[in-house]
Parts: sequence; C-alpha cells; structure tokens
Amino acid sequence: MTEDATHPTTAGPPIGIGDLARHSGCKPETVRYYERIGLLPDAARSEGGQRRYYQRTVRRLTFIRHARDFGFSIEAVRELLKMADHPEMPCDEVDAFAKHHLAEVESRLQRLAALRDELKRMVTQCAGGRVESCRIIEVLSDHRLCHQRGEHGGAMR
Amino acid sequence: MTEDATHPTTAGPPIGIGDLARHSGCKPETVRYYERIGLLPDAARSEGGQRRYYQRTVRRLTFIRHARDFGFSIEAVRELLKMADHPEMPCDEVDAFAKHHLAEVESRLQRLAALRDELKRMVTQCAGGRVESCRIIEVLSDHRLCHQRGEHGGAMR
DNA sequence: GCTTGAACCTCTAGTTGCTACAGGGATTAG
DNA sequence: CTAATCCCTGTAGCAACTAGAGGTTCAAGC
Repeated sequence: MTEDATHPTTAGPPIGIGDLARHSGCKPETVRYYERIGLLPDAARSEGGQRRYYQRTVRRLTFIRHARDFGFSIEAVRELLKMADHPEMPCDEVDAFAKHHLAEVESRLQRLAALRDELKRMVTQCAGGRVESCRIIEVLSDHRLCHQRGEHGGAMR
Repeated sequence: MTEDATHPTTAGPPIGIGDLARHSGCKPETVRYYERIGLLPDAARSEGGQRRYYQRTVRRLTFIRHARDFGFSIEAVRELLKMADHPEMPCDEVDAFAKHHLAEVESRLQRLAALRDELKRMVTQCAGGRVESCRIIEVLSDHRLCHQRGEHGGAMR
C-alpha cells in the first residue's frame, strides 16, 4: 500500500501522525510501532522530516485496530492485510482463516456470555449480601466450565 | 490461604507442581510465576526442596485461570481473590467490581458476536470467490463499528 | 540398594504488543 | 518572531508469561 495524494474522494492535505492516531483510536507511538514492524508502510515525510499521511492509511490503520480489538494477533493481522492488499487473489486463504478462527471465537463468546450473566445476576441480586453468597467466585472456581465450554483460549494466531 | 494436609475431602497425598499445572490447564512456569507475584501462597516443600500442593491450591489456581481467561487482569484477579479469601466481608466490593466490568463485558460480547457472524457468513458463502467480495475485510475497515458498538477495549482492570 | 530418566529447582533472558520517557527539532497561531 | 504544540529518534519499561541453562531430587525397575 502506497500513499496517494491524488485520491479522488476526501483527498485534502495530508495529515500528521497525531491526527492519524486520533482518527483511528490509538496513539502516535503505536503508529510508529506498526510502521517499524511493517504493518504500515514507511510514511511520506514533510520537508522537516515529519510523517505525513493520506486517507488510505487512515483506513488501513482502522482495519488494524479493529482486527486487534477482535483479538487477532499481530501476525494474524499481517495475514489479513496481505489478503486485503491482493484483492485479485482467490478467496481460499481468507476462507481457511475464517474456518480456523470461528470455533475459537464461538467458544470465547459462550464463556463471555456466562460471565456476563453472572455479573448481571450479581448487580441485581447481590446488594447487601455477603461474599459467601456471591456466585461469581463459585463460577470462576468451577472446573466443569472447561469441559463444558472448551479449553482456555489464548490469543488468536 | 495456607496449605492444609488435613482437609476432610479428597485430601490424599500432596501433588507436585507438574500435576497441579496439568489439573488447572497451565504450565509449571506459570505456577511459579503466580507464586512469585503473590497470587499463590509460598508452597510447602518436600525434604529435597520441591513444591508440594494440596486440593486448596488446585481450586485456587483453577479460579485464577478462569478469571484470566475471561479477560481479567492480574490485578483484577488479585482483588477477586482477596474477596474470596474473606467470605465474611460484605458484598459491596464484589458488587462494585461486577458493575464496573459488566458494561465492558457486554461491549466485548457484541463486537465478538459481530465478528462471529461475519466469519460464519464467510465460511458458508465465500468458497470459490475472490478476496474483493469478502466482507470480513470490509467489516474490519468500517469505522462506524466504533461508534455503533462502543470504543475499542483493552484489558479489564 | 542402586541406577536412570523424568520431573523439579533457581536464575536469567526472551517474547508480544505496546507505552513512556529524554533530549532535541519542526510547525503554526498570534 | 516567539511561544506553544507537535513531532523526531532511541532507549527503556510494562504485563503476563515462556523458554532455556545448568544442576538437584524423586520414584520406578532391577
């Protein structure tokens, strides 16, 4: 992906790293980090050497932040970006990627839903009681959770 | 929390760090790490200096792993354990904890559910197509996600 | 009772994904 | 033109583990 000042829509003047970060919900340090590890291309520079960005990069960074927020690892994001950068490729890889992550996402969802239910129950029923009657602690101690709903998951690779 | 060889049920002989780890779905290194940072008490030792554990610790470690898996930070887990260790305490703190985390958990749930739907759609519809028609990449690029479903979340404090 | 191999010990260093300085230069509003 | 703000590079720190080096202990089989 390269910078393109002649983009038809919303081209405007290039923006600085701070604005880019603000638009995508992260910090300038994070942007520089992504550039360093190659998720973002080397930015164009002003006369004085400061980074200048166009809309393409806002979109790319937004993509990265969403994918990270969904729990994809940096390496998984790198894969996704490679696919997004080559839209003429057949879909097989994205498809395989989806299959690989679907089960993991579903198991996380179920476990999170169980936690939400417990938190909800507590907020509505717990006021004034004592810790011994709080089921959240019981729920977290219950080993059957593992077998009922799949193993502990780490980051998505 | 101290080790108690005289626990009535399932007392049996003490177990080593490897068995403890296996029972709780983590590695010996992680157990030693938790001991070092004070989530687990200093373990009893064999004559030769190896760690020996009783059922209490299996339960405590299971609790910790579940809480971590649900996305609670180590410091959040420390809070929860403090509450679990003092069941005579009034419930207020656990209640406050629940309130504080409920919104975060719900927003994560919604975003994860959106991702699951996309992954599912892809797995069923995408075979044989090309990347340009894969909506997962579109969805991840769409900034409206942020405003519709809450901001990007980090670890739960 | 002895051997042997797996499991364990401590200590240190590496990993991932950022985040926070320090010590300086660039840009821009007034 | 100057002050405030932004940005630069480089390094170091953080959370939450994970992996190794180099040595010790345990327990099962003979």
